[in-house]
Amino acid sequence: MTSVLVVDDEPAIVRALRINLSARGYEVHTAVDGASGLAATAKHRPDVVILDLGLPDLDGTDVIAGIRGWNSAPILVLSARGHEEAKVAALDAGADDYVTKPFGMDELLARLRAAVRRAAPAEDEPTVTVADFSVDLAAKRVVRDGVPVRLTPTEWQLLEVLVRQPGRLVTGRQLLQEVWGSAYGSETHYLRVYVAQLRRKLEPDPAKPRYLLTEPGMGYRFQP
Amino acid sequence: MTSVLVVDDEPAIVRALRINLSARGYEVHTAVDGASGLAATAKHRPDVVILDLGLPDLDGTDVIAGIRGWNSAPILVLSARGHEEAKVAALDAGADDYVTKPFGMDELLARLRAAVRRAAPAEDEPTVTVADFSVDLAAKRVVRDGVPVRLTPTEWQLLEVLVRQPGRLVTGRQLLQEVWGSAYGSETHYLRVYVAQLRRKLEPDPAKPRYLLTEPGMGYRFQP
DNA sequence: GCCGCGCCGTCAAGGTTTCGTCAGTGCCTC
DNA sequence: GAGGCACTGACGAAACCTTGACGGCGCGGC
Repeated sequence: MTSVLVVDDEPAIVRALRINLSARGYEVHTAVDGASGLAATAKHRPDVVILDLGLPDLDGTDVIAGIRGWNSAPILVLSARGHEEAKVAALDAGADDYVTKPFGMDELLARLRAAVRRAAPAEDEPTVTVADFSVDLAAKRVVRDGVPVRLTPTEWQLLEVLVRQPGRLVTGRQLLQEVWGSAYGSETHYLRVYVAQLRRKLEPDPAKPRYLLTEPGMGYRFQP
Repeated sequence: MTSVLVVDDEPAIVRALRINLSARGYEVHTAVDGASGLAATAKHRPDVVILDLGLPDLDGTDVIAGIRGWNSAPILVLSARGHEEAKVAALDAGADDYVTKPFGMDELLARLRAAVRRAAPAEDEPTVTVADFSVDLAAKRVVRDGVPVRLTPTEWQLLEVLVRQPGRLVTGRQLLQEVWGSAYGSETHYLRVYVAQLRRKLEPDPAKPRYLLTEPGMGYRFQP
Protein backbone atom coordinates (compact mmCIF):
# COMPACT_ATOMS: atom_id res chain seq x y z
CA MET A 1 0.00 0.00 0.00
CA THR A 2 1.31 3.42 -0.89
CA SER A 3 1.68 5.66 2.11
CA VAL A 4 1.21 9.43 1.94
CA LEU A 5 2.17 12.06 4.47
CA VAL A 6 0.05 15.22 4.39
CA VAL A 7 1.62 18.28 6.04
CA ASP A 8 -0.82 21.19 6.24
CA ASP A 9 -2.07 23.49 8.95
CA GLU A 10 -5.61 23.89 7.63
CA PRO A 11 -7.87 21.23 9.16
CA ALA A 12 -10.32 21.40 6.28
CA ILE A 13 -7.67 20.52 3.72
CA VAL A 14 -6.18 17.81 5.88
CA ARG A 15 -9.59 16.24 6.35
CA ALA A 16 -10.47 16.42 2.67
CA LEU A 17 -7.20 14.81 1.68
CA ARG A 18 -7.42 12.14 4.32
CA ILE A 19 -10.91 11.14 3.15
CA ASN A 20 -10.10 11.16 -0.55
CA LEU A 21 -6.75 9.43 -0.26
CA SER A 22 -8.00 6.76 2.12
CA ALA A 23 -10.92 6.06 -0.17
CA ARG A 24 -8.44 5.38 -2.99
CA GLY A 25 -6.39 2.95 -1.02
CA TYR A 26 -3.57 5.14 0.22
CA GLU A 27 -2.30 4.89 3.74
CA VAL A 28 -2.51 8.43 5.12
CA HIS A 29 -0.52 10.13 7.87
CA THR A 30 -0.86 13.79 8.73
CA ALA A 31 1.05 16.58 10.42
CA VAL A 32 0.02 20.17 11.09
CA ASP A 33 3.37 21.99 11.03
CA GLY A 34 6.89 21.69 9.71
CA ALA A 35 8.50 20.25 12.80
CA SER A 36 6.01 17.46 13.24
CA GLY A 37 6.08 16.95 9.47
CA LEU A 38 9.78 16.18 9.60
CA ALA A 39 9.24 13.92 12.59
CA ALA A 40 6.43 12.08 10.82
CA THR A 41 8.58 11.63 7.71
CA ALA A 42 11.26 9.97 9.77
CA LYS A 43 8.75 7.83 11.63
CA HIS A 44 6.45 6.62 8.86
CA ARG A 45 8.81 6.69 5.87
CA PRO A 46 6.04 7.73 3.50
CA ASP A 47 6.27 6.96 -0.23
CA VAL A 48 5.29 10.52 -1.05
CA VAL A 49 4.86 13.78 0.89
CA ILE A 50 2.21 16.43 0.26
CA LEU A 51 3.52 19.65 1.76
CA ASP A 52 1.81 23.00 2.22
CA LEU A 53 4.28 25.84 1.84
CA GLY A 54 2.41 28.15 4.22
CA LEU A 55 3.18 26.48 7.49
CA PRO A 56 3.14 28.39 10.77
CA ASP A 57 6.51 27.39 12.13
CA LEU A 58 9.04 26.68 9.40
CA ASP A 59 9.72 27.98 5.93
CA GLY A 60 8.63 25.53 3.27
CA THR A 61 12.07 25.26 1.69
CA ASP A 62 13.56 24.38 5.06
CA VAL A 63 11.12 21.52 5.44
CA ILE A 64 11.98 20.27 1.96
CA ALA A 65 15.68 20.53 2.68
CA GLY A 66 15.14 18.67 5.94
CA ILE A 67 13.44 15.82 4.12
CA ARG A 68 15.84 15.77 1.16
CA GLY A 69 18.78 15.58 3.48
CA TRP A 70 18.29 11.86 3.96
CA ASN A 71 15.17 10.82 2.07
CA SER A 72 14.39 10.79 -1.63
CA ALA A 73 10.60 10.37 -1.43
CA PRO A 74 8.86 12.65 -3.92
CA ILE A 75 7.48 15.89 -2.49
CA LEU A 76 4.33 17.49 -3.84
CA VAL A 77 3.99 21.12 -2.85
CA LEU A 78 0.73 22.96 -2.16
CA SER A 79 0.88 26.71 -2.51
CA ALA A 80 -1.52 29.62 -2.64
CA ARG A 81 -1.83 31.44 -5.92
CA GLY A 82 0.56 34.31 -6.25
CA HIS A 83 3.48 33.01 -4.25
CA GLU A 84 5.42 32.26 -7.36
CA GLU A 85 8.83 32.89 -5.88
CA ALA A 86 8.08 30.50 -3.03
CA LYS A 87 7.18 27.78 -5.50
CA VAL A 88 10.36 28.32 -7.47
CA ALA A 89 12.39 28.18 -4.28
CA ALA A 90 10.61 24.97 -3.30
CA LEU A 91 11.39 23.33 -6.63
CA ASP A 92 14.99 24.44 -6.41
CA ALA A 93 15.17 22.99 -2.91
CA GLY A 94 14.14 19.59 -4.23
CA ALA A 95 10.37 19.43 -4.52
CA ASP A 96 9.07 17.38 -7.43
CA ASP A 97 5.89 19.18 -8.45
CA TYR A 98 3.44 21.75 -7.20
CA VAL A 99 -0.32 22.32 -7.09
CA THR A 100 -1.87 25.75 -6.67
CA LYS A 101 -4.58 26.24 -4.08
CA PRO A 102 -7.46 26.08 -4.45
CA PHE A 103 -6.91 22.81 -6.28
CA GLY A 104 -9.13 20.20 -7.80
CA MET A 105 -8.90 16.84 -6.11
CA ASP A 106 -8.63 15.10 -9.47
CA GLU A 107 -5.62 17.14 -10.43
CA LEU A 108 -3.91 16.52 -7.14
CA LEU A 109 -4.55 12.79 -7.36
CA ALA A 110 -3.20 12.70 -10.90
CA ARG A 111 -0.02 14.49 -9.90
CA LEU A 112 0.29 12.23 -6.90
CA ARG A 113 0.08 9.12 -9.05
CA ALA A 114 2.63 10.59 -11.43
CA ALA A 115 5.02 11.37 -8.60
CA VAL A 116 4.75 7.86 -7.16
CA ARG A 117 5.13 6.27 -10.57
CA ARG A 118 8.26 8.27 -11.29
CA ALA A 119 9.84 7.35 -8.00
CA ALA A 120 9.35 3.61 -8.46
CA PRO A 121 11.85 3.05 -11.28
CA ALA A 122 14.61 5.14 -9.78
CA GLU A 123 17.19 6.62 -12.07
CA ASP A 124 19.28 3.59 -12.81
CA GLU A 125 18.42 3.74 -16.48
CA PRO A 126 21.28 4.72 -18.75
CA THR A 127 18.98 5.16 -21.74
CA VAL A 128 15.65 6.96 -21.75
CA THR A 129 13.22 6.13 -24.52
CA VAL A 130 9.99 7.79 -25.57
CA ALA A 131 7.83 7.22 -28.62
CA ASP A 132 9.62 9.63 -30.93
CA PHE A 133 13.25 9.39 -29.84
CA SER A 134 15.61 7.80 -27.37
CA VAL A 135 18.42 9.28 -25.32
CA ASP A 136 21.43 7.18 -24.35
CA LEU A 137 23.04 8.97 -21.45
CA ALA A 138 26.13 6.77 -21.34
CA ALA A 139 26.96 6.91 -25.05
CA LYS A 140 25.83 10.54 -25.30
CA ARG A 141 23.67 9.67 -28.25
CA VAL A 142 20.18 10.61 -29.37
CA VAL A 143 18.36 8.58 -32.00
CA ARG A 144 15.17 9.64 -33.72
CA ASP A 145 13.42 7.39 -36.23
CA GLY A 146 16.54 5.27 -36.29
CA VAL A 147 18.69 8.21 -37.32
CA PRO A 148 21.27 9.68 -34.95
CA VAL A 149 20.58 13.30 -34.08
CA ARG A 150 23.50 15.69 -33.79
CA LEU A 151 23.45 17.85 -30.70
CA THR A 152 25.87 20.62 -29.81
CA PRO A 153 27.53 20.42 -26.39
CA THR A 154 25.17 22.98 -24.90
CA GLU A 155 22.11 21.31 -26.34
CA TRP A 156 23.26 17.99 -24.97
CA GLN A 157 23.91 19.29 -21.47
CA LEU A 158 20.53 20.94 -21.35
CA LEU A 159 18.75 17.82 -22.54
CA GLU A 160 20.67 15.68 -20.10
CA VAL A 161 19.63 17.74 -17.10
CA LEU A 162 15.99 17.53 -18.12
CA VAL A 163 16.00 13.87 -19.06
CA ARG A 164 17.71 12.77 -15.87
CA GLN A 165 14.67 13.98 -13.97
CA PRO A 166 11.76 12.67 -16.05
CA GLY A 167 8.47 14.36 -15.38
CA ARG A 168 9.95 16.71 -12.88
CA LEU A 169 9.67 20.44 -13.23
CA VAL A 170 13.08 22.10 -13.37
CA THR A 171 13.37 25.83 -12.84
CA GLY A 172 15.08 28.06 -15.32
CA ARG A 173 17.59 29.11 -12.71
CA GLN A 174 18.56 25.53 -12.00
CA LEU A 175 18.96 24.71 -15.68
CA LEU A 176 21.09 27.77 -16.31
CA GLN A 177 23.33 27.07 -13.36
CA GLU A 178 23.85 23.43 -14.30
CA VAL A 179 24.58 24.10 -17.96
CA TRP A 180 26.20 27.51 -18.08
CA GLY A 181 27.50 27.83 -14.54
CA SER A 182 26.43 29.47 -11.33
CA ALA A 183 26.94 32.99 -12.66
CA TYR A 184 24.28 32.62 -15.36
CA GLY A 185 21.21 32.12 -13.19
CA SER A 186 19.19 34.84 -14.87
CA GLU A 187 20.11 34.63 -18.55
CA THR A 188 16.75 33.17 -19.42
CA HIS A 189 17.17 34.12 -23.05
CA TYR A 190 19.75 31.36 -23.49
CA LEU A 191 17.18 28.87 -22.32
CA ARG A 192 14.57 29.96 -24.79
CA VAL A 193 17.01 29.72 -27.67
CA TYR A 194 18.35 26.29 -26.78
CA VAL A 195 15.05 24.76 -25.78
CA ALA A 196 13.74 25.88 -29.15
CA GLN A 197 16.68 24.19 -30.89
CA LEU A 198 16.12 20.98 -28.97
CA ARG A 199 12.45 21.00 -29.85
CA ARG A 200 13.26 21.54 -33.50
CA LYS A 201 15.56 18.53 -33.44
CA LEU A 202 13.44 16.20 -31.30
CA GLU A 203 9.77 17.13 -31.28
CA PRO A 204 7.42 15.83 -33.99
CA ASP A 205 5.74 19.25 -33.97
CA PRO A 206 8.10 21.85 -32.47
CA ALA A 207 5.32 24.41 -32.22
CA LYS A 208 3.28 22.08 -30.01
CA PRO A 209 5.85 20.39 -27.81
CA ARG A 210 4.98 17.03 -26.39
CA TYR A 211 8.09 16.15 -24.41
CA LEU A 212 9.92 19.40 -23.66
CA LEU A 213 7.15 21.32 -21.95
CA THR A 214 7.17 24.93 -20.82
CA GLU A 215 5.69 25.73 -17.44
CA PRO A 216 5.10 29.47 -17.74
CA GLY A 217 6.83 31.43 -15.04
CA MET A 218 8.36 28.30 -13.57
CA GLY A 219 10.66 26.45 -15.89
CA TYR A 220 10.69 23.39 -18.11
CA ARG A 221 9.71 19.77 -17.79
CA PHE A 222 10.66 16.61 -19.71
CA GLN A 223 7.48 14.59 -20.07
CA PRO A 224 8.18 10.90 -20.92
CA MET B 1 37.79 -3.65 -12.36
CA THR B 2 35.58 -6.68 -12.87
CA SER B 3 32.17 -5.73 -14.18
CA VAL B 4 29.01 -7.66 -13.33
CA LEU B 5 25.62 -7.48 -14.97
CA VAL B 6 22.69 -8.38 -12.71
CA VAL B 7 19.48 -9.38 -14.51
CA ASP B 8 16.59 -9.82 -12.10
CA ASP B 9 13.06 -8.51 -11.86
CA GLU B 10 12.96 -8.31 -8.07
CA PRO B 11 14.10 -4.88 -6.94
CA ALA B 12 15.09 -6.15 -3.49
CA ILE B 13 17.51 -8.68 -4.94
CA VAL B 14 18.91 -6.21 -7.44
CA ARG B 15 19.50 -3.69 -4.69
CA ALA B 16 21.10 -6.20 -2.37
CA LEU B 17 23.44 -7.43 -5.08
CA ARG B 18 24.29 -3.93 -6.21
CA ILE B 19 25.26 -2.91 -2.70
CA ASN B 20 27.26 -6.02 -1.91
CA LEU B 21 29.05 -6.20 -5.23
CA SER B 22 29.87 -2.51 -5.33
CA ALA B 23 31.24 -2.72 -1.81
CA ARG B 24 33.62 -5.46 -2.97
CA GLY B 25 34.96 -3.49 -5.86
CA TYR B 26 32.88 -4.82 -8.72
CA GLU B 27 31.45 -2.51 -11.33
CA VAL B 28 27.71 -3.27 -11.35
CA HIS B 29 25.12 -2.85 -14.10
CA THR B 30 21.54 -4.01 -13.78
CA ALA B 31 18.56 -4.93 -15.93
CA VAL B 32 15.04 -5.92 -14.96
CA ASP B 33 14.03 -8.24 -17.78
CA GLY B 34 15.47 -10.44 -20.47
CA ALA B 35 15.33 -7.99 -23.32
CA SER B 36 17.10 -5.19 -21.48
CA GLY B 37 19.48 -7.77 -20.07
CA LEU B 38 20.57 -8.72 -23.57
CA ALA B 39 20.88 -5.07 -24.51
CA ALA B 40 22.95 -4.35 -21.41
CA THR B 41 25.23 -7.28 -22.19
CA ALA B 42 25.94 -5.89 -25.60
CA LYS B 43 26.44 -2.42 -24.25
CA HIS B 44 28.54 -2.94 -21.14
CA ARG B 45 30.36 -6.16 -22.08
CA PRO B 46 30.32 -7.45 -18.50
CA ASP B 47 32.92 -9.94 -17.29
CA VAL B 48 30.20 -12.05 -15.72
CA VAL B 49 26.39 -12.14 -15.81
CA ILE B 50 24.11 -12.99 -12.88
CA LEU B 51 20.80 -14.06 -14.37
CA ASP B 52 17.49 -14.83 -12.71
CA LEU B 53 15.62 -17.59 -14.53
CA GLY B 54 12.18 -16.28 -13.59
CA LEU B 55 12.01 -13.19 -15.75
CA PRO B 56 8.71 -11.70 -16.85
CA ASP B 57 9.34 -11.47 -20.58
CA LEU B 58 11.72 -14.15 -21.84
CA ASP B 59 12.50 -17.71 -20.88
CA GLY B 60 15.79 -17.98 -19.06
CA THR B 61 17.33 -20.36 -21.57
CA ASP B 62 16.52 -17.95 -24.37
CA VAL B 63 18.38 -15.18 -22.60
CA ILE B 64 21.37 -17.48 -22.10
CA ALA B 65 21.30 -18.46 -25.74
CA GLY B 66 21.08 -14.81 -26.73
CA ILE B 67 24.20 -14.02 -24.74
CA ARG B 68 26.11 -17.13 -25.76
CA GLY B 69 25.47 -16.38 -29.40
CA TRP B 70 28.35 -13.95 -29.51
CA ASN B 71 29.73 -13.56 -26.01
CA SER B 72 31.56 -16.01 -23.78
CA ALA B 73 31.28 -14.23 -20.44
CA PRO B 74 30.40 -16.67 -17.64
CA ILE B 75 26.73 -16.78 -16.64
CA LEU B 76 25.66 -17.43 -13.07
CA VAL B 77 22.02 -18.48 -12.82
CA LEU B 78 19.66 -17.69 -9.95
CA SER B 79 16.75 -20.07 -9.60
CA ALA B 80 13.99 -20.80 -7.12
CA ARG B 81 14.17 -24.05 -5.24
CA GLY B 82 12.41 -26.91 -6.94
CA HIS B 83 12.79 -25.91 -10.56
CA GLU B 84 15.35 -28.58 -11.18
CA GLU B 85 14.56 -29.11 -14.83
CA ALA B 86 14.92 -25.37 -15.48
CA LYS B 87 18.37 -25.41 -13.97
CA VAL B 88 19.40 -28.34 -16.10
CA ALA B 89 18.10 -26.60 -19.18
CA ALA B 90 20.00 -23.44 -18.24
CA LEU B 91 23.25 -25.33 -17.82
CA ASP B 92 22.65 -27.08 -21.10
CA ALA B 93 22.06 -23.74 -22.79
CA GLY B 94 25.45 -22.49 -21.68
CA ALA B 95 25.20 -21.27 -18.09
CA ASP B 96 28.29 -21.87 -15.98
CA ASP B 97 26.87 -22.30 -12.49
CA TYR B 98 23.68 -21.85 -10.54
CA VAL B 99 22.59 -20.68 -7.09
CA THR B 100 19.28 -21.61 -5.50
CA LYS B 101 17.13 -18.85 -4.04
CA PRO B 102 17.08 -17.91 -1.25
CA PHE B 103 20.84 -17.76 -1.34
CA GLY B 104 23.51 -16.60 1.08
CA MET B 105 25.50 -13.65 -0.13
CA ASP B 106 28.76 -15.33 0.82
CA GLU B 107 27.94 -18.34 -1.29
CA LEU B 108 27.03 -16.24 -4.26
CA LEU B 109 30.21 -14.18 -3.99
CA ALA B 110 32.30 -17.34 -3.78
CA ARG B 111 30.70 -18.78 -6.89
CA LEU B 112 31.10 -15.46 -8.62
CA ARG B 113 34.82 -15.36 -7.88
CA ALA B 114 35.13 -18.92 -9.08
CA ALA B 115 33.35 -18.14 -12.33
CA VAL B 116 35.52 -15.11 -13.01
CA ARG B 117 38.69 -17.05 -12.15
CA ARG B 118 37.75 -19.86 -14.51
CA ALA B 119 37.05 -17.43 -17.30
CA ALA B 120 40.22 -15.42 -16.89
CA PRO B 121 42.61 -17.83 -18.69
CA ALA B 122 40.14 -18.26 -21.51
CA GLU B 123 40.15 -14.54 -22.08
CA ASP B 124 39.74 -13.94 -25.78
CA GLU B 125 39.40 -10.51 -27.26
CA PRO B 126 36.88 -10.07 -29.98
CA THR B 127 37.72 -8.64 -33.34
CA VAL B 128 35.65 -5.74 -34.48
CA THR B 129 34.71 -5.80 -38.14
CA VAL B 130 33.03 -3.17 -40.24
CA ALA B 131 32.44 -3.05 -43.96
CA ASP B 132 35.73 -1.44 -44.89
CA PHE B 133 38.18 -2.87 -42.36
CA SER B 134 38.51 -5.11 -39.34
CA VAL B 135 40.35 -4.63 -36.07
CA ASP B 136 41.77 -7.62 -34.20
CA LEU B 137 42.21 -6.42 -30.63
CA ALA B 138 44.12 -9.52 -29.50
CA ALA B 139 46.60 -9.66 -32.38
CA LYS B 140 46.76 -5.87 -32.62
CA ARG B 141 46.20 -6.07 -36.34
CA VAL B 142 44.12 -4.04 -38.71
CA VAL B 143 43.19 -5.40 -42.11
CA ARG B 144 41.67 -3.38 -44.90
CA ASP B 145 40.65 -4.91 -48.22
CA GLY B 146 42.59 -8.02 -47.22
CA VAL B 147 45.77 -6.00 -46.77
CA PRO B 148 47.30 -5.41 -43.34
CA VAL B 149 47.45 -1.76 -42.39
CA ARG B 150 50.50 -0.42 -40.63
CA LEU B 151 49.69 1.65 -37.57
CA THR B 152 52.16 3.44 -35.34
CA PRO B 153 51.92 2.67 -31.61
CA THR B 154 50.12 5.93 -30.90
CA GLU B 155 47.67 5.42 -33.73
CA TRP B 156 46.91 1.94 -32.48
CA GLN B 157 46.29 3.00 -28.89
CA LEU B 158 43.94 5.71 -30.06
CA LEU B 159 42.04 3.34 -32.32
CA GLU B 160 41.84 0.73 -29.61
CA VAL B 161 40.25 3.08 -27.09
CA LEU B 162 37.63 4.10 -29.62
CA VAL B 163 36.90 0.63 -30.96
CA ARG B 164 36.50 -0.90 -27.51
CA GLN B 165 33.47 1.30 -26.97
CA PRO B 166 31.56 1.03 -30.25
CA GLY B 167 29.00 3.74 -30.85
CA ARG B 168 29.87 5.49 -27.65
CA LEU B 169 31.11 9.05 -27.52
CA VAL B 170 34.55 9.46 -25.98
CA THR B 171 35.61 12.91 -24.88
CA GLY B 172 38.85 14.40 -26.08
CA ARG B 173 40.11 14.58 -22.53
CA GLN B 174 39.44 10.90 -21.95
CA LEU B 175 41.22 9.89 -25.15
CA LEU B 176 44.23 12.03 -24.36
CA GLN B 177 44.52 10.67 -20.85
CA GLU B 178 44.25 7.06 -21.97
CA VAL B 179 46.72 7.35 -24.82
CA TRP B 180 49.19 10.02 -23.74
CA GLY B 181 48.72 10.00 -19.97
CA SER B 182 46.84 11.95 -17.39
CA ALA B 183 48.97 15.06 -17.80
CA TYR B 184 47.93 15.55 -21.42
CA GLY B 185 44.23 16.15 -20.88
CA SER B 186 44.16 19.38 -22.84
CA GLU B 187 46.52 18.80 -25.75
CA THR B 188 43.67 18.53 -28.18
CA HIS B 189 45.95 19.25 -31.08
CA TYR B 190 47.49 15.77 -30.79
CA LEU B 191 44.07 14.29 -31.23
CA ARG B 192 43.33 16.16 -34.39
CA VAL B 193 46.58 15.07 -35.97
CA TYR B 194 46.26 11.40 -35.08
CA VAL B 195 42.59 11.10 -35.83
CA ALA B 196 43.36 12.54 -39.24
CA GLN B 197 46.08 9.92 -39.76
CA LEU B 198 43.75 7.12 -38.75
CA ARG B 199 41.12 8.37 -41.10
CA ARG B 200 43.61 8.54 -43.94
CA LYS B 201 44.56 4.93 -43.32
CA LEU B 202 41.11 3.47 -42.65
CA GLU B 203 38.32 5.58 -44.08
CA PRO B 204 37.17 5.13 -47.67
CA ASP B 205 36.82 8.90 -47.91
CA PRO B 206 38.91 10.57 -45.21
CA ALA B 207 37.26 13.92 -45.84
CA LYS B 208 33.83 12.47 -45.08
CA PRO B 209 34.46 10.04 -42.23
CA ARG B 210 32.04 7.19 -41.82
CA TYR B 211 33.47 5.33 -38.83
CA LEU B 212 35.65 7.78 -36.91
CA LEU B 213 33.17 10.55 -36.33
CA THR B 214 33.76 13.97 -34.83
CA GLU B 215 31.20 15.33 -32.40
CA PRO B 216 32.11 19.02 -32.41
CA GLY B 217 32.87 20.34 -28.98
CA MET B 218 32.43 16.95 -27.34
CA GLY B 219 34.79 14.33 -28.67
CA TYR B 220 34.97 11.39 -31.08
CA ARG B 221 32.90 8.30 -31.71
CA PHE B 222 33.60 4.99 -33.44
CA GLN B 223 30.50 4.14 -35.45
CA PRO B 224 30.33 0.42 -36.39
C1' DG C 1 -13.11 46.48 -23.44
C1' DC C 2 -8.59 48.28 -24.41
C1' DC C 3 -3.85 48.81 -23.64
C1' DG C 4 0.70 48.18 -21.72
C1' DC C 5 3.83 44.92 -19.71
C1' DG C 6 6.21 40.78 -19.07
C1' DC C 7 7.30 36.21 -20.63
C1' DC C 8 8.04 33.09 -24.36
C1' DG C 9 9.31 31.56 -29.14
C1' DT C 10 11.67 32.45 -33.54
C1' DC C 11 15.10 34.07 -36.68
C1' DA C 12 19.36 35.90 -38.23
C1' DA C 13 24.06 37.79 -37.91
C1' DG C 14 28.49 38.65 -35.51
C1' DG C 15 32.44 37.06 -33.25
C1' DT C 16 34.80 33.32 -31.23
C1' DT C 17 36.21 28.74 -30.60
C1' DT C 18 37.20 24.41 -32.45
C1' DC C 19 38.55 21.29 -36.28
C1' DG C 20 41.16 19.50 -40.35
C1' DT C 21 45.17 19.74 -43.00
C1' DC C 22 49.79 20.49 -44.41
C1' DA C 23 54.41 21.10 -43.68
C1' DG C 24 58.36 21.08 -40.96
C1' DT C 25 61.65 19.91 -36.92
C1' DG C 26 63.86 16.96 -33.60
C1' DC C 27 64.85 12.43 -31.77
C1' DC C 28 65.67 7.68 -31.90
C1' DT C 29 66.82 3.22 -34.20
C1' DC C 30 68.90 0.64 -37.53
C1' DG D 1 72.91 8.59 -43.05
C1' DA D 2 68.24 6.97 -43.87
C1' DG D 3 63.87 6.21 -42.21
C1' DG D 4 60.14 6.21 -39.02
C1' DC D 5 57.78 8.40 -35.44
C1' DA D 6 56.17 12.05 -32.15
C1' DC D 7 55.38 16.60 -31.81
C1' DT D 8 54.56 21.65 -33.16
C1' DG D 9 53.12 25.78 -35.78
C1' DA D 10 50.25 28.06 -39.18
C1' DC D 11 46.11 28.81 -41.70
C1' DG D 12 41.54 28.20 -43.90
C1' DA D 13 37.09 26.23 -42.94
C1' DA D 14 33.39 24.74 -40.20
C1' DA D 15 30.67 24.69 -36.15
C1' DC D 16 29.14 26.88 -32.18
C1' DC D 17 27.80 30.50 -28.69
C1' DT D 18 26.06 34.80 -27.97
C1' DT D 19 23.33 38.70 -28.83
C1' DG D 20 19.81 41.61 -30.72
C1' DA D 21 15.38 42.39 -32.89
C1' DC D 22 10.65 41.16 -33.61
C1' DG D 23 6.06 39.09 -32.95
C1' DG D 24 2.65 36.36 -30.23
C1' DC D 25 0.33 35.46 -26.03
C1' DG D 26 -1.66 36.01 -21.40
C1' DC D 27 -2.59 38.97 -17.57
C1' DG D 28 -3.53 42.82 -14.82
C1' DG D 29 -4.54 47.88 -14.68
C1' DC D 30 -7.13 51.61 -16.45
